[in-house]
Amino acid sequence: MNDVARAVGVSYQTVSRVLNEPHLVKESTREKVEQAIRELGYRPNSVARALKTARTDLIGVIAPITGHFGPTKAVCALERAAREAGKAVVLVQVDPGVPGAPEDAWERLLRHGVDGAVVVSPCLNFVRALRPPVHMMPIAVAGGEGGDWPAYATDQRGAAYELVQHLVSRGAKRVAHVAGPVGWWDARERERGWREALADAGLPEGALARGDWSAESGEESGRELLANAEFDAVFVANDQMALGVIRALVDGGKSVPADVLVAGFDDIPASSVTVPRLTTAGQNFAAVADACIAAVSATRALSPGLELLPAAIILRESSEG
Amino acid sequence: MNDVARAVGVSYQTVSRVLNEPHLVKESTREKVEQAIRELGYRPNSVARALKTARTDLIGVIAPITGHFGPTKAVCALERAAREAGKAVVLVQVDPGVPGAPEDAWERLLRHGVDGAVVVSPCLNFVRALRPPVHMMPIAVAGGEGGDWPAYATDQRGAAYELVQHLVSRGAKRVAHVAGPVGWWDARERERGWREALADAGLPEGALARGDWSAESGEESGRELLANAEFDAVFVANDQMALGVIRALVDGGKSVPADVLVAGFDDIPASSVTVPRLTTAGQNFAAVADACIAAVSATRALSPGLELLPAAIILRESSEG
DNA sequence: AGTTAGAATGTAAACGTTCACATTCGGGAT
DNA sequence: ATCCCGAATGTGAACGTTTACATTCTAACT
Repeated sequence: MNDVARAVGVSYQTVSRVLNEPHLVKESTREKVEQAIRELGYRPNSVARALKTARTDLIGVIAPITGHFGPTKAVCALERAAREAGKAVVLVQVDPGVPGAPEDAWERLLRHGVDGAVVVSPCLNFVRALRPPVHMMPIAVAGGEGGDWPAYATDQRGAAYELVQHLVSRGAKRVAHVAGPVGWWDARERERGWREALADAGLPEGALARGDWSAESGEESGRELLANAEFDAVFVANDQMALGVIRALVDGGKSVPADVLVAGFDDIPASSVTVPRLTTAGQNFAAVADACIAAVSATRALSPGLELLPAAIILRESSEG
Repeated sequence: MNDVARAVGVSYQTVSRVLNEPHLVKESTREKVEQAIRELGYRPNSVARALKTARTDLIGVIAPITGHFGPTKAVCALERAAREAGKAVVLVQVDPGVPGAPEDAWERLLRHGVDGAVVVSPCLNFVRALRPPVHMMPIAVAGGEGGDWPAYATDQRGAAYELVQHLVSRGAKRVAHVAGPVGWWDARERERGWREALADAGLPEGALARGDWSAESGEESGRELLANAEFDAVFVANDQMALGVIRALVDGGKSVPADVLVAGFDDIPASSVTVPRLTTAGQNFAAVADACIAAVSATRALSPGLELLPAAIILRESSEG
């Protein structure tokens, strides 16, 4: 910065002003300074700026290391939203199973001086486990309940409700469910939507199996249902498991959708071309991300509470019985 | 830091030493200082440290915003590798189609003072388009050719070769290919592997269709092949397109694998349960990420060149004709 | 006891900005 | 001509560390 100042013959402060408050500096001076900046290839050192202003324009993103569709998409969406807000994203993945890992994640973010953090929290107790140093920075939660912080998520219960309602409208009388693992917000909400839709439709409770989100666990759950239950439709908590269920049904001599209707959740890229094409729901990651970034960029802390954003229902062959 | 020093009755410098060169400070003093650090909840300010040392322990990751399986997995793997190396990752996604976006991405990373950068480069000219300020920091390339920088990638050509060889060993005489889009390194390598395997097996060139990695484009390509070519096997450049191809084949009255053998690439989570289960190859993202992080952490610049890491061949029903 | 090497600790300056305040410069009103 | 005000620019200090060097202490050697 001093080099630029010297080249033009002004003080370093004038250069600083050209960068931060251009309207305060005379036009002729400003142009000369800008010219010198270009010629000398000067780049403001944002580390030094951060030291003085205590703002880094960095936003921390803490995500579970699961590698599942939802969290991954959420991270990508958050990066885009942050970029559009002029911030950069520091990504820290956490294995919720490793003791101390959540604390370590916060530690890293705090040390790098992030201005705020977004927690991608598909696990129910993930936020709590993170035990963040209270109110040291603005925090928002994406895709789950937020405890003491503002949270934004897709209305998965509502989408599940609609999907089950759709299955029923296509003639299903006994709708089974393959749920996600206990302790996941997504799993619980989708399961609730299923229960509520059945109850509201005056249908009896359906059979329940539980997987771990993986395609293999879906296949396993499908076999389990076939062995133990009567059903003419299955609502599966995600697409990968849904494909596993379909596989089990086909192996069991059932045809989808002729004998059993199936609906999944997530709209993974493959689900539009599988045999059969999969009825599912797509989350609005972009809207969730925008809301989270806005929340952590806000000057004053936002009040806690969960705001739900609508999902997109996608009807395809697997439920067109 | 001063607070801690005052609490213990030493100078700030001693506190600094406890943190950076503990062996230089007497054990009794060190313990008292560490105690005070804990009690006061002191956290070293890495921004200030970065200002003085010109090292931020931040590594930039530039990835295309495509949302495809490969780049996404690569980013997750890079974060893990960086974390294990004591660094944090600043993620910047780039839309290669937007003019100026690559420059903007570099600009962001430079301003935040990252110590190095890894470019996830599945597009052939992505690295070149980035036009990085030459040698301003160590750079490595993940999943593609690196131009002037060290690059690490899965041996996709080799894996494709093996997959096609496998199809031939199962009796295929005419192996078609659905390739990825022009300009992608992955697409080119997989296509080359296919060509070379056919040539080495003494078989004629196969029919070629080209998709855009999406499942829908795979279905489209499958129909195209059915209409215009004779074949008894298809090697598809990724799993999503492979599922699309299978869909088209089934709709066209062909059975997989009875009439046509199919192999994909990527081992997406669903491919283990689809009907039929998909033969495919899995990339070694972890190894690529480790190599890249090691390269940008190295003190002296590594020589350019592409190092290939082996893929895992996964044989399943779709090729078991 | 005096000297000295080494260990342990302390002090001053610097990293590249921004903030708060001080100064200078023009020009219009008195 | 004098005064004063706003616009434009300059100066000093500070942000929280680390680096380089200076000092003090300890204990072992002559």
